[in-house]
Amino acid sequence: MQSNDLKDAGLKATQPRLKILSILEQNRDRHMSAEDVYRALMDTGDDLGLATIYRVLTQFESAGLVIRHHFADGHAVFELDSGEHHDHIVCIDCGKVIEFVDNTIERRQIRIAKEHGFRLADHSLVLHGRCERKDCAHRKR
Amino acid sequence: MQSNDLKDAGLKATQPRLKILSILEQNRDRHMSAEDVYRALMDTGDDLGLATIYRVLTQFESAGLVIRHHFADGHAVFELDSGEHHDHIVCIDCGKVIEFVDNTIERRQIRIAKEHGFRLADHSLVLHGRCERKDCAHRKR
DNA sequence: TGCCGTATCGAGATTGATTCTCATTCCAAC
DNA sequence: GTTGGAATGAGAATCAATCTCGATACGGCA
Repeated sequence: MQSNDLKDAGLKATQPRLKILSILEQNRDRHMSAEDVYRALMDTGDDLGLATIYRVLTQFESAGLVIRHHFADGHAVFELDSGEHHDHIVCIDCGKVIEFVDNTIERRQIRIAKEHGFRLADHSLVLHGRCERKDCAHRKR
Repeated sequence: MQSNDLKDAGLKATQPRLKILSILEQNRDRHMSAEDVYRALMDTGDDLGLATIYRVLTQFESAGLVIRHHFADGHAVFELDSGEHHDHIVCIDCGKVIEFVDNTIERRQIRIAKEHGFRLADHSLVLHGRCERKDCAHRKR
């Protein structure tokens, strides 16, 4: 019962919030924009207001349930927070997302920041490429 | 004479374009939004339309003169393209930007992409932290 | 189980960044 | 200098995201 996830986060377990959470869980292998969530809900016949999607996603972010990213096009996308830091590989054709952690890279980042006199607060590393799906891997453009 | 930079890029050497280019050259140590460029030009008494700034920056991007980034807040900022790939450290307080290249990280990225079946097309790595300036390094929030 | 106060929702207005439109102006080749 | 096509500027339009506010649903309590 995921309503407990919401209560633990200090949020009432309302229908809209449960539905949005459910959509995010069904799409763990990609990151969704507010619009994406909106359309996914339309498709299942759940007619939430777009304002609610934005509001709820922001609440989820504050509550630590989801993480907000800004990938290359500058628009916000969201993913459920697994609790562990990770970086991303995103397929530029199909949008598939893979998460990874590389300790060598993590260590180098801290070191590089220090060498330049910075105290590291956060970082974002996104690799863009084409995944092995036939439609993506063989595409020209 | 920088007007040759423009001609080489296939763009007419007009006053607005020369002025925008000049502002970018005077601010190589930071990345500027269209608004930033607009205000910088106001300050020097050059009154260009905001639409022109946006249009010209996009042209510069297509011509390979500048690179467009979307840092954490999702808004576009621009930097002159030095021709060499590099990653960034950005001060979250003062906005100062430092560029760096780390071959260890570069190699790991290629390898990680391959391990996951991706053909790497591009990547972006941004470290966020506080620089050594007194105002930044000692700030609480 | 039914009621109440408050948190939440939804629709539409609003904002802020960016892009588009189109009449006017500028550039560069003749 | 003239001229045609490219570039500019002002304001309208668009798009993502946020805000407002009256209507509604949640959950503690009788």
